[in-house]
Amino acid sequence: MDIRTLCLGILTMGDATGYEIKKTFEDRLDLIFHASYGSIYPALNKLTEEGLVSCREFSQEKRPDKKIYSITANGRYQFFDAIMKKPAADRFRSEFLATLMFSHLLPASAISEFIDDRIKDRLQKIASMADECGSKQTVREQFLCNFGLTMYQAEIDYLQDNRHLLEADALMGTRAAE
Amino acid sequence: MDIRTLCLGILTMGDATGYEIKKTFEDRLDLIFHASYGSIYPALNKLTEEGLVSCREFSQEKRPDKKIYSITANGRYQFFDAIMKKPAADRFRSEFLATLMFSHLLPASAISEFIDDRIKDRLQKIASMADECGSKQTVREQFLCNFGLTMYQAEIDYLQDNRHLLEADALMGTRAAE
DNA sequence: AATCACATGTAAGGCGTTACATGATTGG
DNA sequence: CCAATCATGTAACGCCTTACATGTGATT
Repeated sequence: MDIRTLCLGILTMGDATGYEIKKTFEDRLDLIFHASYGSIYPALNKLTEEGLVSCREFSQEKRPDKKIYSITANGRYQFFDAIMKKPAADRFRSEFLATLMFSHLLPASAISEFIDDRIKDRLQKIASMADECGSKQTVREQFLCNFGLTMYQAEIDYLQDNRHLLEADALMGTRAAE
Repeated sequence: MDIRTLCLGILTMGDATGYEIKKTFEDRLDLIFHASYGSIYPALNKLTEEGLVSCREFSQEKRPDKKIYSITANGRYQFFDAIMKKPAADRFRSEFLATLMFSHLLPASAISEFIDDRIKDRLQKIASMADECGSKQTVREQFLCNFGLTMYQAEIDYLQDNRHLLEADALMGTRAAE
């Protein structure tokens, strides 16, 4: 599933401009996908060529023409096909965890600081999401939002309960090196 | 942090060939990073050019020459610099969750099936990791392994506790469409 | 005075995968 | 007999980001 396909999916929820699609990625899909204009606009052009979306143009004064995209019957069909396939595995990459894997090279203070920062970051995300979750318009979005909250909280709990293992290990390393 | 840097990190744990580095990615970093030969071998060549690793060649009969890489002092210094920087945000992408976000287009049976499959997959991962976690050699690796276990379990719990919301919503959609 | 919201796009480049190319040895 | 392990590498391509290019109007 690429961004081209996701754009198609977003258009199943209603017509939109490229600009609005970008916002939808930010507001509704931020937890699971990201997309920049540099991938959205070319994707929409390609989808138009392929007849999966159609485009109406509205000329505006003092702004670029606004192009409102709609998904076509064929587009709906193709998107349905895409999501009926078994979803590919998640792609996950974490510099934070990678750093901890090499923490034998770090001073104990740095390890503690990274973990503190991580917990702060997660707490902050939880704080800003907690409000949003309630006001999501669809059950699906609420489900995803609460999924995110749950995972962030699980991470905080794990870090708080187990950080001492890493920190103790780092201090032993320090002593051994003396 | 790119794969080039990670190769450097792996070499801080001991000399290795490109082949062995690939295995290290699979055995020890699978949860947080992936790398193919197509990125590892060019990375090692580049690191060699830059003087961050050195390379001894051993000719073997009936096999390509084995190249054993070692990190240099300069390499260690550069890697230290890399991990002392504030880690960049995680990159996460989930087709599974994306599919659920568009589940208004799916029959309720498909939603249930996807969730069942996901839970099965997570259970399987937990099963195969549970043994491994205990036998990891460093505290850091154990920490990461248990982190993975915890997150997978949190996901299973969330899905089991909340799937009915999504499934009920899907059935309502079916009825509304009739 | 500055920043955000609106609105579209391109070009260059980064980063990485997949598939290809080659081939012996060992274990099930 | 087939798959896995050992061992290196390249070429083509995919996918996406960043930075650039342009500009108005409203809000702070």
